[in-house]
Amino acid sequence: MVRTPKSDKNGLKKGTWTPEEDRKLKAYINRYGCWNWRQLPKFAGLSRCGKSCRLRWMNYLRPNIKRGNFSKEEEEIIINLHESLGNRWSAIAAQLPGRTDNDIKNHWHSYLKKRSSQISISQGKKLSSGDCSKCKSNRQKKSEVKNSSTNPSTQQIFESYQSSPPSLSTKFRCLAIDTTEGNCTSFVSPSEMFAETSGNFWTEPFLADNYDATYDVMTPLVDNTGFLSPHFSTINEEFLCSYGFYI
DNA sequence: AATAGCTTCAACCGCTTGGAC
DNA sequence: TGTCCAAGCGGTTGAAGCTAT
Repeated sequence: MVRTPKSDKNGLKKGTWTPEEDRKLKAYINRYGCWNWRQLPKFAGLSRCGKSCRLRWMNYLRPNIKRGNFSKEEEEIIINLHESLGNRWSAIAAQLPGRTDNDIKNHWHSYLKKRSSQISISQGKKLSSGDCSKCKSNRQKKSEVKNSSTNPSTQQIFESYQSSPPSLSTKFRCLAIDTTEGNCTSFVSPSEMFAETSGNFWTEPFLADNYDATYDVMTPLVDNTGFLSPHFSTINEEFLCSYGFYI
């Protein structure tokens, strides 16, 4: 049920994740957070594209991921939400803590779709909004759903869906993981923290922190866990914590 | 026991969105 | 206003596992 490992033209690994890769990614994110998916694999010592790392984290490694069979209640929720939201898997997943959009999507296509259509046939229903959704562009669907205030249940779902914290700039977003609670929290990024004190945080990595004046050499960029440290990792722990970073 | 067809699900791909410049 | 880029999303694919014959 997995893809055979292979590499793309850039030498980036594709296919199944090995336990070792999982361990590296998990340990790195627990330590430094997801400060930039594209850069992250390089620092974590992974030959993967950032997209692949993000997907692996979101769908498999993230804390509190619920695995295994869906309960009857969960299936009912999915069917009901699919009726009102269509194939908006991430919105549906937001109502099912611990379940990923990929998980729900797979479960829908392998089981619930049939069950849902059987119910529709037995109830003499027309095609659900989800079935019709292929006729419309995503943008259309989103604006329609946003504007739909006639259906109370749908509105309620969207109020909840949209009540997530306002996102920071994607460029400056930093995600840290509370390993005790398994929560993901957005924080102000290191680049914002140091905007006033140094030059370009991202384009001048390591220079200050890894320069060892005693020996006039650059110290290794690998920390004691074997990771390539991002610039901010070597900064005083207390200082980072005061900005909300988890160490 | 062999194998063809089906199911499941991890992972990839391409498109969209939204913020920065 | 337009362009670029990172992140997010949904559709699709590939291959192992399962089941029927």
